[in-house]
Formats: sequence, C-alpha cells, structure tokens
Amino acid sequence: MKEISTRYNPKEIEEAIYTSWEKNKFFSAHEESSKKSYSIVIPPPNITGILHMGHALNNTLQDILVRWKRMQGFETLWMPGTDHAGIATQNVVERELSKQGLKRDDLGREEFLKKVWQWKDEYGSTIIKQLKSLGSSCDWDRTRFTMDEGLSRAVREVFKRLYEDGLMYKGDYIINWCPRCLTALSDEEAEHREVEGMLYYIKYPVSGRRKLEKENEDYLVIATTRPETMLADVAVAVNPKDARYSALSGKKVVLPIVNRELKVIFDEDVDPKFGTGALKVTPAHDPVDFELGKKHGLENINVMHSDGRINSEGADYEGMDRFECRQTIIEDLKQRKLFVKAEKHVHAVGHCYRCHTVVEPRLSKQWFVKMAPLAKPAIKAVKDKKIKFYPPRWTKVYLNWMENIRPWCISRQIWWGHRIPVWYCKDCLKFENAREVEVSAKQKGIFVGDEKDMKCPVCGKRNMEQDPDVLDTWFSSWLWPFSTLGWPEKTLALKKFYPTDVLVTAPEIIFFWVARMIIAGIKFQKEIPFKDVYIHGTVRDASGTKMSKSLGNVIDPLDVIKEVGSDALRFSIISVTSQAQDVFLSKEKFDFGRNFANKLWNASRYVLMNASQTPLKDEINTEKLNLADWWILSSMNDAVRSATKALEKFRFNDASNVLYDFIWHKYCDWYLEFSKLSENKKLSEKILIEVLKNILKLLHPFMPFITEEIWHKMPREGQGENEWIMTSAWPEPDKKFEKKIAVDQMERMIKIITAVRNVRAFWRINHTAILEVRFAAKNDPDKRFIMENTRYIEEFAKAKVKIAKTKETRPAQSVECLAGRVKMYVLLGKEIDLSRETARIDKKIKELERYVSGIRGKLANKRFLDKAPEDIIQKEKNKQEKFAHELKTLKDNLKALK
RNA sequence: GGGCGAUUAGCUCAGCUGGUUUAGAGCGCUACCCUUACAAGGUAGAUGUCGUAGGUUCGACUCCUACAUCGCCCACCA
Repeated sequence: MKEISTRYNPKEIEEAIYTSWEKNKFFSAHEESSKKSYSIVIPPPNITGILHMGHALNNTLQDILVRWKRMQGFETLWMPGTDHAGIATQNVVERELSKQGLKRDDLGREEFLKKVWQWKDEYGSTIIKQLKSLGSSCDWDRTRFTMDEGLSRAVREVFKRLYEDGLMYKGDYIINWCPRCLTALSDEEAEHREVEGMLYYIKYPVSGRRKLEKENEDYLVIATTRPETMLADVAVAVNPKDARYSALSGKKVVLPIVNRELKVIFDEDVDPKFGTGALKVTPAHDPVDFELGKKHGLENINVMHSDGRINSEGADYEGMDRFECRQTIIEDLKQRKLFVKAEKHVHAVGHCYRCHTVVEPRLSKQWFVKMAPLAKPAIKAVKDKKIKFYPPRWTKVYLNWMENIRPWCISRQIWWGHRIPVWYCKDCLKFENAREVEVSAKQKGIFVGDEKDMKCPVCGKRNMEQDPDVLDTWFSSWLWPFSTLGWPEKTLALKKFYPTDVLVTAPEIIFFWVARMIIAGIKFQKEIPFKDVYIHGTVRDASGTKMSKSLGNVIDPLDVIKEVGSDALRFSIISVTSQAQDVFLSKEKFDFGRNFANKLWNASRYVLMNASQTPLKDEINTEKLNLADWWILSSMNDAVRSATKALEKFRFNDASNVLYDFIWHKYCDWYLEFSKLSENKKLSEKILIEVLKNILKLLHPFMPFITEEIWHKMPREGQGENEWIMTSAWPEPDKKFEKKIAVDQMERMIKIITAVRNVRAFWRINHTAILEVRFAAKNDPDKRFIMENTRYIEEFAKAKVKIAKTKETRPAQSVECLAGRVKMYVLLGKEIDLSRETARIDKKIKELERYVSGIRGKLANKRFLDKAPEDIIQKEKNKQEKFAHELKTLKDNLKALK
C-alpha cells in the first residue's frame, strides 16, 4: 500500500467517484419501489445564479439527510431543478442585448424570448454542474425547470382553478413598481431598507381666506418625503380631532406650482403627531393615500411614466427623472418662499430585490390572488403541528405573516415567464389594450385556461387576445413539490413521494416560498407539501455581513473545493452550523475539514497497510477482547447512537462533532496506538477494520467522496451490495459490544498514561528516558488492573512499572501523582527541585480545595438533603469521597516533602 | 413601532429537557518531539468573575425579569 500518498488529494478522486455514482444510477428514485419513501425537494436555484456558500450549506444539509436515509433503506428522492427567475433572467439577457445596442422592443416579444431560451440552454445548467461538484446526490434524471411544459401546465391549471374559485381578480391598486425593471413587484419583492432621507415641510396656501386661526399665516404646512408626488396631489387631509385645523372645514388649499385647488378632508387615520399633522393626499402614488382617495371619492392623478420620469401631467417638469424633479421642485418652492425646512428622517424605503432600485408605489392594473382564505388551512396545519419548523422559533414568524397576509400581486410586465393564461374577447369587451381590461370574479367575455381551445365563452368567436403580462416567478415555485411530480396527473410518483418529508431552506425564503408552498399544497394537492421545515442560517463573512457578490466578500465554494475538496468544505461548513444559527465563514475555517479529511485518510492508510488483502471471515470473538478493544467497540456504539439521534433532531453539527471526536480522539489517538501492541494481531485487525467500516459509513453523508474512496480500498470479497458505501447500510449499535466496566477502566488507563506524560513534560525529562513508576495500589483489583495492563503503561508512558509495597512512602527522587483513585510515584532519576514540586502540588491542592469545599457546603445544606433527588445526593457524596481522598494524598505528599 | 437572535478562553464558536463538564472544541499561543499512518501531525501546558443587575431554586452557563451592546426580520406614519 506504499502507493497511497500521505496527503489526501481530493482532486484526483472526487470527480471520478461522482461519475461512477451517476453511472450506477445510485441517485435514482423508483416510484414503484415497495420501500418506505423519503423525499426532499431542492429549493430550485435560479438559472442566472452561480454557486455561493448559501447553496453549499443548503445542499450539504440536504445531501446529508438523503444519503443518511438512503443508507437506512428508504427509497429516497431528492428532486432537483431550476427556477426561471423571470426578472433576473430577463435583466441578464437585456444586458447582453444592450452590448449590441439592442433593446427588447427592437426584437419583439417572440424574438426576445428565443434569445432568452438560447441563453438558458447555454448557461441555465451551470448551477446544476456546480451542485454536482458538491456531491449532491439528486436524481438528476428528474431535473425540472419551472418553465418546462409539465410545470407550465400546472401553472395554468392552478391559475384557472383559482380564477374559478373566485380567488383572483384584476384591478387598479397601488403596487410596488420598479422603474428600472419596468414591472410590478409583490410586497415581498420590495425589500425595505432603512434609509436616511429628508422630510420636507412645504406651505400650501389656503384659498378663500387670508389667515389661519392661530398660526397667523395663510398657509397650511404639510410634510412629505417625496415632494415630487405633490404634482399629483388631489387633497390635503387632517385629523378631525386636530384642533389646529378645525377651521379648515369646508375650505380649500392651493397646490403650489400647479395651482390646483385641493379639498381639505378629515380622516381619523391621519396621525396628528407626525410632521405637521397635515397630510398631502396623492392617491396614485401612495398606498395610504389611495385608500383615503377611495374612501373620500377622490380623483387619481398619475404624474409618472413607468420609468420614473414625470409625464405630461407634471407640466413643466415633464421628462424629468423623479429624483431630479424632487430637487427641482424644492428649488422652485424655495424661490416662491413656500419651502419651510427639511429635516433628516430615517424611514424604510422599498428597493427592488433584483436591481435594488428604489421602488415607486404606483397605481396600475394588476392581477391579484386573494390569499387570506387560502392561508387559513395553512395556518391550521402548522398550529396542529402537522408541519413543524426547526428551530421552532420560525413558527411564529410564519404564523405572523400568514395571519396578516395580503393579496398577492402576481402579474409582471415582463416577457420571460409564464404568460397569464387569460384571453379577452375583443368583440365582447371592446378594449384597446388587453392589459387595461378589468377582471372581477367570473367576468364574461374572457377565457381562462389552456391556450389550445380559446373561444369566447360568450360569443363563441375566436377573436381573442391574450393578456400580455407574465406571472410572478414564485407562482410556479409555490407548486414545485407537486408540479415536479407530475401534477395535475395522478402519477405514481406523487403517490409515492408526496408529501415530501422535509424542506431545507434559508430564512429569507419563508415568505416567498415556504408559506406559499404550504398554501398551494393544501389547496391543490389537498395535502401538506412537507412535514418538517428546517431553516438553516444565513451565510455571512467573518465580519457578519451577508455574503453577496456586489459586496465582494464572497468565498467561492468552487475555489474552496479546488483547494481542499468538497468533503472538507462540507464537513467544515456543517461543523459551524449549530441550531441553524447564522454561519460566519472565513477561508481558514476550511482547514478544519481539510485536516480532518487528512487525518482520516492517514489513519485508514495505516489500517489498510497492515490489513490482509482478503477480509477476515469469522466474527469478532468477544471472549478474547482486551480493554482497548472493548472500549473502542463500546464507544463506537455510542457514536452510532449519538450521531443517529443528532441527525433525527436535525442537529447536524452535533453529529459531525461526535464523529470528529470519536474518530480523532478515540480511534486515532488511542485505539490505533493500542492496537500496535496487540498480542492478537488478527483480532486487532478485525476490530480496526470493523470500526473503520462503521466510521466510514457514519461519515459518508458528511464526506461522501473520501469515504467512498477508502471504502474501495478496504479488503473485500467480490462484489455485493456492500460494494459501494453509498448503498451500504447505516450502522446500528451492537449490544454484544457493550461493556461499561471496560470503558471505565480504559478511561482510567488513559488517565494514568497522561499523568506520567505530564510529569515527564513538567520536569523536562528527555522523551527517550525510561521512567520508573511505582503504583501504590490499595486493593487487589487495582493491583490486578495494573499488572494486567503493565505493558500498555510501559509503552505509552515510556516507563518501567513496579507495584509498590503496601506501606511504601515516597521513594527518593520521585514525585507522586494521582490518576483518579490510583496513586503512583514517578521516579525522576534526578534530584527533584523541592520548590518546584511544592509549587506544583500547592496549585493542585488549591484547585481541589475550592471544589471540595463547594461539595462540603452542599452536603451540609439541610435543604439540599431534603429536596434533592436521592441519586444526585449520592453522586455528590461519591464525589466528595473521591476528591477528599485525592486532597488528603496531595497534602500528605506535600508534608513529606517538607 | 413590533418581533427574533446573539453576548462563554486572544479569535471563531459548542454547551439540547437545570445536578456525569471540578465550563468544552477548533484556531492561535508556550514547551518538547520529524516516535516507521498523519508536521494538514504527536505529547504536555497556559488562558474563562459564562454581557450587567436582580429573581426563581436545595442547586443556574442553562429558567424568569429588567438593562446594555451587536445583528437580523417584519411594519402603508406621510
């Protein structure tokens, strides 16, 4: 086995292994299987995306679950796919076109879409390839794309059903509008960010009256953050209870610059404490004002083009950008002495989640889904614990959003996406622009559904025009758990794999996706889409900022894979993911996994170098096991149990820590070393191999490549179901290897060895010198224990072991030390420095005294004795005895020294 | 304005239902080691009033309350 390198080199290994797995169809799920199913659905990455650490974390977690369950014998399906990301993709392609000086309108809708499809064909699967390099064991043959025919059909079907159920409408509302992407956004797509803006105070002259009561002015001062919208003001509102303005009843004010007369309206919703207590009402440009406008029957004036420039309603300002207009208006107001002041004002401003442009609240005609009735059963499902969030704190976040859910604006004024499956009859409806047709429930003259048969249901003619808009990308995503399995057909796959078992995703996606999937699953598939929702943390850089390309603080997972391998990446990232806390990463963190992979590699190399080429057949004979054998086998059982339990509870880092500790600090540090001295080489080999096998299996979900690679180097017989670790069985604890006493004794042994080593280091004794150690064993079992294990102590402590005579005091030139109950003298072979030894013992005594007095106090406490459970009291008593003994020994020793 | 999370060794973080942890890990640091699996390693070691102040309890890093600091999410105060 000399050819195996001492450095684990993932580069040579990972790709080849992945290819073999794929070739062997290990990722494939079989709906006809009789095995119990376990399914997960991938949060479909968007086709414009490239792999980032968030994906790496997300996919590693899912891959761990899937691989683990697969090994446990489940028929696993990990359903992969990508998302067409309407706005993002369209932006990317438009940017490409602009390099050639082209705009989408130059091409026209069809040509443009052809370009997008071309782009998708070329780059759309980049992310898939990258996910493969992580080791993701998705069933790639089933890869779906949100604009596949099957999924598109599901979208149309769902649209139709919602429409027919009266859960959809199209009408004029204030929506979030991105003036750069030129489309409406849903509330969730407008990201609110705290911005330090300005609050401008502007005078509106009162018409028909010279002075206001108290202010001694003929002006009403209003405050606004967006002065440019004043061009569209139609009223001024004040609170009816606000005494300052009661005199305005029935009066009008003059809108400066525009010189339009505005009504003064009185409304309870106006907060007298904000600004001046007077609110300019601009129904076409503000959601609150829009409501006010409706309530008071006001006119809507729209002063903006879709791109944020002022339109002809804005008179002199026509053509100006909204922000330019803001400044100009302020200047003009100043000139007219109508400007009072500007105050700094921090408020949350919506930004487009795709291009980060400031969103403009804009009045337009859009399609909406009535979410409130749909949310009800989805709320119940979570309240009834049919769906559980991990960690549970996200339950509240979910419920809070669901209980305050608002209509979902689903139409987008772009071309890339699912076109709204609605046709308007030109004859019946007589419209000029299909976008402007208002649709309420069950409207006549429109056809909703599949485009194959679109006749006007009223007049039967085919003079129909399709709605030009497309649907929100999330309108296909929310169907993902069942649309990918063939819905609306009643497929075998749906029957087998729906509902899925768990959804693993990021917190920022709860509203966009998780909540809506639950709604859609219950509504259309009549069943919850998943049972558990594991919300992992957000990946941040070392300073705590979210990793994002625009900030340039990203650590590219592909770079990390190149450097340390996918296994190291996976193991490192999992080890810092505790209870879904945010994950803070820096390059150095990946050394953790790399070092561990290397350790595993070398330990395996050692075991395999010394192992026979063919597997040893006979079972491990428990009668012949020595201390270390029992210990490692028992510990292995513990590791199996803890790791499995941790995974069941989604405590991924607990599982990885258990394995790390078992492998490094138990198997490598101690067992491997002990096995080198074994008198029964065959048995040792068997145990080494047996434990290594289980180690590899336990580790496989976390580090799939290296474990598979080592697995194939193991002595094996022909080819069987254990040929690949990926398809081998997940370990279970073996009761015949349980022996508590051996574990205790081994622990004592470790303490003894460590104590002697400690003495050697403290006294700076050459590591080659053999130290004489005399054990002052108090009783026969202890004596027997020492005698039976002499050779281990001698070898690992580099010592000569003797049993001291019963009443022997400290020999000359020796120091006394304790390993638990066992007292021993270590002969230094040189004059001991008394002051050094006194100081050493003194320090230990002080430590112990503090602790012992704590226990003494506790045991003297009557209430403790009365109220504490029996076993706890007993434990404390044992502790007291043990430490009192130690303390006494130390003190005696100190006395003897003086 | 509402909600959530964090605060433990120099750094990054574990510590689940209070007592088996005399507060742990990794990195870093100190000393000694190229001991034939591994220097991406080994052995030994140092470092903590567990954010502050109260409370509950026989017992609190763990539960409760308040406060402080940092971070996140949600919200139509113009």
